[in-house]
Amino acid sequence: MKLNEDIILIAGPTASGKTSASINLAQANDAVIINADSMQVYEDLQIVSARPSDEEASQAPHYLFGHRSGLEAYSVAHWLEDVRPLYDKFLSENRKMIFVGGTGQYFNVLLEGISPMPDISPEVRNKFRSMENVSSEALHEMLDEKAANELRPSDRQRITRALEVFEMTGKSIVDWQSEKGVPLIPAEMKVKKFLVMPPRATIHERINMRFDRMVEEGVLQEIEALLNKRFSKSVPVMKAIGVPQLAAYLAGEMELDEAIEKAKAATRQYAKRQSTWFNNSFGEGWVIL
RNA sequence: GCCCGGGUAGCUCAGGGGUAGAGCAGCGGAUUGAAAAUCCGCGUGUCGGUGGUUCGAUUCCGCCCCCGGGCA
Repeated sequence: MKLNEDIILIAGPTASGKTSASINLAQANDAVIINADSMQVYEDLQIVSARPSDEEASQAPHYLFGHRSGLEAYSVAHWLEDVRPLYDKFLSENRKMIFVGGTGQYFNVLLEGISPMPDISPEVRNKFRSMENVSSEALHEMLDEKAANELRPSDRQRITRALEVFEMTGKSIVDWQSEKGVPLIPAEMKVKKFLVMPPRATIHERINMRFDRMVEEGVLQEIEALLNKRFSKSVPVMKAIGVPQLAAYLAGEMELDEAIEKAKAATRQYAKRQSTWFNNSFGEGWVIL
């Protein structure tokens, strides 16, 4: 399919067929493919994150796939920093770009931007993240009033973030967030937006089959290699779907069949959360495939 | 063939004369620097079938079917 737009977005839940769609479109439009998936950026996760294989990646130029070590905690802001120079470069070269992935938040920053916020020093960041023995309710008590009103006492991750922002800046995260960000892709830019959204039952089937294939393709060796790097278990790669389950098997805590079933279930649940995000925020202007 | 045990939600099972409940799975929602994370909400059911007792049966009784185990 030949497209007029310079920017093409392909979003959709996991196992919906985004990868092959992106390659087909890239070939037909002489475009480059840029990753918009939060886990496929990590070099340590090739098979388990369903990152395009080397064979697939050779069929069109791919960017931001497996370019980061799992040692560092990546984030949407880092991703935006990685995207910006590519975006400027290809735009000036008149090269079409295809952003493909399943992370709704990443598409949001492309189209709406993110509120500017200062970096958090490692000391401050570590201060709250290391409070593992403090209950999330107790952490919630430590919040500034505005943040406390916005966040549930059980939402530990957002509470921790709000605490570190306030500690670092003396200003509530709510105030920071009220300042709108600048979209990377300006509103006047012509953008083709595709939402790949097969029926749920089809996705479930594909998820189950794909995970079995991952096992055949050596995902266990990949996880073993990852475990040997001894990253902190709080780092994002260690929480990628499939990693905790297969790690439990490798540690002898679980049968392989059980680990596989749990990983498949976690993937299905993830696909449901993605679908919720896409169905409810990606309505206007998106073409559903 | 006979004797036990069991048939309750998609799965594993609890319950018990007033049309049922847990875990997991599933479904719905939120989402501003960890987002494949984190958080919130929702039982979705001919209680194997069929007669009977009863005001009322998923529960008690009879028969039948199915699944385990035992004796033959």
